[in-house]
Parts: sequence; C-alpha cells; structure tokens
Amino acid sequence: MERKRVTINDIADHAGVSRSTVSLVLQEHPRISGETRQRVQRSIHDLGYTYNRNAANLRRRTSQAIGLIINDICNPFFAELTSAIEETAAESGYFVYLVESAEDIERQHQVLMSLIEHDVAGLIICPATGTPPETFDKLYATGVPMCLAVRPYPDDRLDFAGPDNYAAAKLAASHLIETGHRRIAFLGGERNNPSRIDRLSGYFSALQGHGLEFDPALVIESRPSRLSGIGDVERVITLPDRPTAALCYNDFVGISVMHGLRRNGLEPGKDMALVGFDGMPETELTFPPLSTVSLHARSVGRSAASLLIMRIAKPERRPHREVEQPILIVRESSTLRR
Amino acid sequence: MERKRVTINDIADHAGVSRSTVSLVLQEHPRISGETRQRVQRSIHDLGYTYNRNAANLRRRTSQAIGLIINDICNPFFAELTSAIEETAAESGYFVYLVESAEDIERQHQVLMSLIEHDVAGLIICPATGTPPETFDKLYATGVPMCLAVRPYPDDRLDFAGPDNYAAAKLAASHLIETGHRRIAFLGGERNNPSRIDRLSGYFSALQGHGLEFDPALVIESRPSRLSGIGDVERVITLPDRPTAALCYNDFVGISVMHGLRRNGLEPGKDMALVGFDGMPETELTFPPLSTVSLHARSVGRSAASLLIMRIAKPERRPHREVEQPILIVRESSTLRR
DNA sequence: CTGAAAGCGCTTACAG
DNA sequence: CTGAAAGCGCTTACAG
Repeated sequence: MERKRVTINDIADHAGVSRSTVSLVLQEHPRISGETRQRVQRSIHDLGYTYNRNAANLRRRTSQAIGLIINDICNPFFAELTSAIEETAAESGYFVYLVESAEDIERQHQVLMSLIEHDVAGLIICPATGTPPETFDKLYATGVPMCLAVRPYPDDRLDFAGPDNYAAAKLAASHLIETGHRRIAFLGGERNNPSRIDRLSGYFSALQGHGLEFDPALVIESRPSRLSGIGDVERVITLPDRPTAALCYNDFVGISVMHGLRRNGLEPGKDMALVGFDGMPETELTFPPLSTVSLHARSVGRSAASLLIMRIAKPERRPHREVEQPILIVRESSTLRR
Repeated sequence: MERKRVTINDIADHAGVSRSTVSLVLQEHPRISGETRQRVQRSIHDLGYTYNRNAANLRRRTSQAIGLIINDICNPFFAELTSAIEETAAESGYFVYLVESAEDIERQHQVLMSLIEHDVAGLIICPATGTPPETFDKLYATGVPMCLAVRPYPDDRLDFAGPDNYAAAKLAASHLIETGHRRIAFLGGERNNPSRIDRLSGYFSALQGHGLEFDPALVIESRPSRLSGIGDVERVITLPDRPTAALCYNDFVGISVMHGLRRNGLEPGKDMALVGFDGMPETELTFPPLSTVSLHARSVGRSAASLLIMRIAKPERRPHREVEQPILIVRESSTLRR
C-alpha cells in the first residue's frame, strides 16, 4: 500500500558511491568527476528517484514558499494582483500558497499562523477589513518577512505596495468637476474599508479645491458583493435632486450603477456621468464604455512580490513603500453629456 | 543576522522534560499529565516557539500541500474554480499552491515536477492546450495523486471533474433553434481546445437534430485574450448573409461580440441573438443581459478538490468522473427578437 | 575527487 | 506518565 520512496541512499547503493556524492551530483557540484556523475545520473533515472526539496530545505533552513492572503480571488483586481505575484515569485524560484480570508479576521489569523508553521519564506498580506494589531504583532514576533499589499495599514515596520487611492479619487472627481458637474455622488464600498476612506478624502479634497459643497446624502455605502450593491446604490439614483455624476467605489459598482440607471429608465453616461476605480479590462466592454481610474493591479503585484523577495534576502532593510500612481482612463460614460 | 530558531529541544530544556514529552504535548496527547502539559505550554509561550510542520511532515511522511495548475487566474471561470478548490482544501486542512501555466506546456511540465519535489500531497491539473502524454506518464510514474479539472484529457487512469460541454452547447443551440433561428454561428475559442471541440459537437448535434444544415463559414476561431477576440469575430458579423444568432465560446466572447455589433451599428439581442458559456456573474450586468449556459465553476472546483482528497486517502481507488450538468440561463440577449 | 559523521526539527515505537 | 534512541531525506564541513 505505502509506496516505498526512493531516496538518496538508494541511489548511493545502486551507483556504488556515498550519499554525499549523490547529493553533490544533485547540486551539480563541479568537483564531481564526469564519470561518477554519469553513473549517479543513470541510477537516478533507473530507480525513478525524485528529489525531496522539503528535506533539503529543513537541512538548509530555507524555503521556496510564499504565502499570499487576499480577501477574494473572484474580484478581478485581486485576480490580476495574484497573477502578477505568482509570476514574479516564479521568476525567483518561489511558489505561492494562495489563501482567501473572505474578510474573516479569525480565519485570517489562524491561516497566517499556520502558513508560518509551514515554514513559508515570507508573506504577502492584503489585510481583511478590521484586522486587529495583535495579528501583526504576532507575525512580527515570529520574524517572518512580510509585505502589505493594496490595503494600507498603519504600521511603519512593514513594507507596502499599493495604489494611491487618494490621488485616484482626486483625479476622477476633478475630471467630473472640470466636465461641468456640480453634484457628484460617491457610490458604494464598505464603511471601514481603508481604500474607500482614502478615496473619500481624495473626493472631498477635489470638491474643496473647486469650492464645491459636500452633501452627505450623496455618499452611499454598499455591501461587498458585486450584485448586492445594486440595491444599496439605487436610492441615490432616484433622489429628487439627483446628482449628475458619480464616482463609483470600483468598476463593479460602476457596472451595477449602469444597470440600476437603466432599470429606472435612465441612460448611463447621459443622465449620469460615471467613473469607476480599478481599471478592469471589462470596463472597455460595457455600454457605454466605463471611464475608470486604473490602479495597476499588475504593477502593485509585481512590487509587492519584489519587496518581499528583497526583504527575505535582507531582513534588516528599512521598510519601503511603493505607491503606484493611478491613471485616469476617460471613456464615454463620463463624456456623453446630455 | 540569522535568527536563532526556537526548537522543541529548547522547550524541553526550558521546561525540564524530554523532547518526546514536548512533542506529545504539541499533539495534545492525552497521556501527558496536566501539570507537565502546563509547564511545557508556559515554556512554549515564554520562548516564542513556533512549530515546524515541515519537519514533522518529513518524519511522518505526509503533506498538507496541494498543487493547482491552471491557465489563467484572471479568467473569472478559473477564479471561481480556484476559490472553490481553496475553500474545499482548507476545510480538510490543505493549503494550495497556485500556479499559472499561461498555456506554456514547457513551463507546465517543469512546474509540475517541481511541485512534486516540494512534496505536495496531490495535484489538481487543468492541462494546458497541447499537453503531451509524456507529462502525464511522468507524473503517473511518481505515484502522486492527481485529479484533472475542467479540461478533459484522454487518460482513463485519472480522476476528472468538469462541465458537460457537449450538453451545454446542445442546450444553448436548441434554445436558439426553438426560438426560431436558422443561421446560428459558433464564435470564438481556439482550435485545439478540447472544451471547444466538445461544445462544437453539441452545436452540430443540435443542428442535425433539427434538420438544419451546417455552414462552416459560421464557425470562427479567436485568440485567447478577452480583447483580441473582438476582431477575429467581427468578420462574421459583417457577412452579407449574416447569421441571426450566435453561440459564443464563453461569456467574454459574448460581451466582445456585443461590443463588435454596436461598433457596426447593430444591436445585440435584436440584430443577433447571443448566448455565452460559463455563467459569469457579470453576464447579468451587460446590456442587454447576456443569456449564458452556467458551467458551475464552483461545483467543479469543489468536486475536483474532493476527488483529489479522496484519492490521497485511497490511492488504489478506481478512477472517478464528476461531470457537472449545465443549466441554461435565458436572458434578453437571446429573446429580444426584432 | 570522495566518504564518514553530524545535524536540520520533528515523531514514534520501545522501555521503564 | 516520561525518556532514550532511531530515523524521516537531505547537506555540509571535515578528512583523506
């Protein structure tokens, strides 16, 4: 039943050498003579040997595993982020453990500790909303290298890679204001989400900079799921003094709002100018095409992975932050004034 | 520089017991007296010990890691699949290594072998298009438990979980035929993709079943990316004898075709009825809402993970197949006849 | 160029 | 209830 595992010892016996020699052959050490190398490689082939890197890692005290914890892989922004992290990690010989927290801070805590037991070389963390400081203190105590991604967290011991949400929102709001809008809503997102908080301040700042008043009735929260947000946001659409434009917390919300407008007999882009955040490829395919602020998920992912890999190499390095500058992509959803 | 690692030996010394005892405490073995257990736990806490599960795994000859290889995590179908696999794996105490093959069969081969060196307990594989039999033969030779997902592969030694592409296409095509369409295109997908081949036969079968002729000019391939497909598909739209309806290889293609129609002054749903495949949530948000055949990515993911976990537990189990039955979701894109 | 020995951090019969 | 010993599969000085 139990498959007998072929080990370095079996190879040594079969090839008539010591296991030190086999190990050196495996590492392509130059000091091994061509003849013995070939003999060993024959045995490796004949016996169907497969290297056990975990055993080697134990002995060497290294690891090729990186743990990545995000909220939801089905969110295209995080899918792109994950893809870039995986790609960058692979270039440096790392594998990535993917874990979804589903915004559950209990589960997040447990799974992070478990990843450390599994001896990851480092951690990339998009902290769940409401992550308590204790989680980071515990992680910090273990000495595991880590990098925060996407979601800022007030802890200056940590590396961070993420978008500039403040600048992104200011950019988008200014665009709408300069297009002539005066009543601009901010739709969607959950209250305590730090990205949303930063976007809100960018929005305020743009209003202020243009001498516009802030109307709290125009700021609407929504639940996280892509579909449940529609209803939350529909209220503002049907307001008597309806806003003429809206910043949408992300591109999903933007698409939902389009839908909501149509359901109420209004035309997206004409009856309400719309800008989203994230820069999802899908925004190009909506009708009308959705203006969006690209947050460069791939770049953020690449930066996060690079920062972590550098910290693994140099634990005493001082903390770095890589803040990606957003780009406004103007499409018809914000230029089709009626 | 090198952080001294706290091990079981340090705990043993500190608590004044043997390391066997510490190990037993860690495993919550009932035979350890309450008093020593507490003493040991104090030491664990005081010294900031963290368990090294890899060392334990080496000794125990087990592993909690599962390798998942897919083509592209940014494809929402695969994102959902991955999410379900991760969730199911976590329920059974497994972590998942996520790897993207990007349809590169060289890279796929290497990375699979590397995962095995990393001592994964098993593998879930969505084989890249064109995967050669040798890859599976090598994997099979190592004895690693594995499960194929989504993409069928002619190897009856393997467990498989995936959608019934043939039934899905037959369902969609029959729907269009019964709605009154006679010229129905099949748009998008890459030639050698086995899922596409199965969908094509479902499409043929529906045509045949209704006594309709097959016109090869109405079957169009497209490149994989979500955006590049538009151009490939636009040809058929502008045909003199334009089809009145189309099966779109997946929902992305469906959305692209909507876009392409509009660019040519045609109205999706009215000038051409459209049905996609996958059942992405976004289809509900397009305009008009896109009819689609749901392939149940989550169920497929759950099945794949369960099959693998069962195989890990029982390697000699005979191969199982879990074929998910698709469901047609009819929306306006296929019912807005002009 | 090659081998004997110690050790990575843990577990598990086996004694007592 | 607890400890001494062997061992998981590998690596790495250290001799020769």
